[in-house]
Amino acid sequence: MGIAERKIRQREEFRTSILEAAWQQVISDGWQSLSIRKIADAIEYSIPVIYNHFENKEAILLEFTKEGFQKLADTLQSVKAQYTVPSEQLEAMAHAYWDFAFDHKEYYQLMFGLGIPACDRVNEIEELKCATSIMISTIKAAIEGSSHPETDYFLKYHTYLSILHGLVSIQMIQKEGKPDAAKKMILQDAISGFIISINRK
Amino acid sequence: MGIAERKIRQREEFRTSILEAAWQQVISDGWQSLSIRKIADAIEYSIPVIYNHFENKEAILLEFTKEGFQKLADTLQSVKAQYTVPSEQLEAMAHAYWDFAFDHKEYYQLMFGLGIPACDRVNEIEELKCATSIMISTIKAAIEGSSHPETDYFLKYHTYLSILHGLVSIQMIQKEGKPDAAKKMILQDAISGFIISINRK
DNA sequence: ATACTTTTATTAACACCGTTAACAAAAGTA
DNA sequence: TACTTTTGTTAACGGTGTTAATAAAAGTAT
Repeated sequence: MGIAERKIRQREEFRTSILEAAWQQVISDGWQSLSIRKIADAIEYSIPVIYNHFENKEAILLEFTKEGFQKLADTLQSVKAQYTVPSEQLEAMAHAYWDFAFDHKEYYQLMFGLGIPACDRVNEIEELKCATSIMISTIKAAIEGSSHPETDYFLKYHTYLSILHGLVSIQMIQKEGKPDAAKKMILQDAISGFIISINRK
Repeated sequence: MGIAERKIRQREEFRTSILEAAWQQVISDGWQSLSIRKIADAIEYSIPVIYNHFENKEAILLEFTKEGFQKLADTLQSVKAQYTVPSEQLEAMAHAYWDFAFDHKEYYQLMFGLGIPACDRVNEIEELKCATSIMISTIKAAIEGSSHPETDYFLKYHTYLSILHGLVSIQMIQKEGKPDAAKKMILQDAISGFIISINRK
């Protein structure tokens, strides 16, 4: 009897219809405004049915997070396959990573826990400029004292800040509390490379 | 008459008592669970009084964000002052940045919009390992083909990913939509530096 | 076809949340 | 003392995630 199979199939269809409605929501209004109630409304069912398919709201978001990592992995894999020299692969993968992040912004934000509502106006914060100027002035000085004083200091500032922020936030996502001293070697490695890239081109 | 002065002073005290109660909340349960109602409960006043001092909840969080950037700026400034050579300053500031982030995790998360509740279990995601292994294998290959095959590939992987994530998330915080081609030069710069650091030590 | 069981869906509620209008009380001013 | 302004409260609106109790539908056995 195909009843059991049909039931499983229908369950699966229902599940994906929930995810589709949810994703529609995420795309149009961002993951912040995703709500179980709106999903229920979109699929024209009552609220509790959603809990027959997902333990809670977090489980739905987690589903997209997984999807995101899978998509990223696929992208990286296919880009990598187009080159043979490892350093070329790394470069191409870096660009692919960048493109993925901005072409699938919603995925990326979910994957890396980005985007507190309160902080979308971070650019307007005066205190930010204060911290920025300290870093920029130092980098400027470093460049002027190097063998390539024509280097774009603003570019180097962004690189510097990005390395720092990347190191910190990746570490913060992965671990609770302050990471051990060994982890700080990553910082040392990245910063050394950065400083070398300024001093000798 | 000192009445006006006292009123201003009392207003200011009230304001800081709100912020203190809020911060207590943030420290003990994270900024996600900060609520106007709990603040009101903590200061033993009714809910609407808070709106006499802050436009909304976001304004309270923004206050801490500003505080965070100010603290970071102060830290960087004082660390910078301890050195004279720019490259040494940059290195010391990098370590200070790292320490600040983990010593004031709540501030840092607010400042850079980190921490979606759904994504604290990102490590358990199987799909993540898939993407990870692709990057690691490439870096491994690059290292093996370099003049320093003994280099720690795991360290280099973290550096690689951190640079990428840092670039992306900083860019995402600052701008809407996909950044222009000029911004991608930052990526090119950082990745070139990274690859050079692998090829010749 | 009827009686029973299991699955599925619904209603209604609980306990929260941010925000605000209407109103009462206190404080300051004339 | 009478009036005005400031300050605080109650109660509500509309929203959230989640769940217990219950009704309806679907499948299974006799």
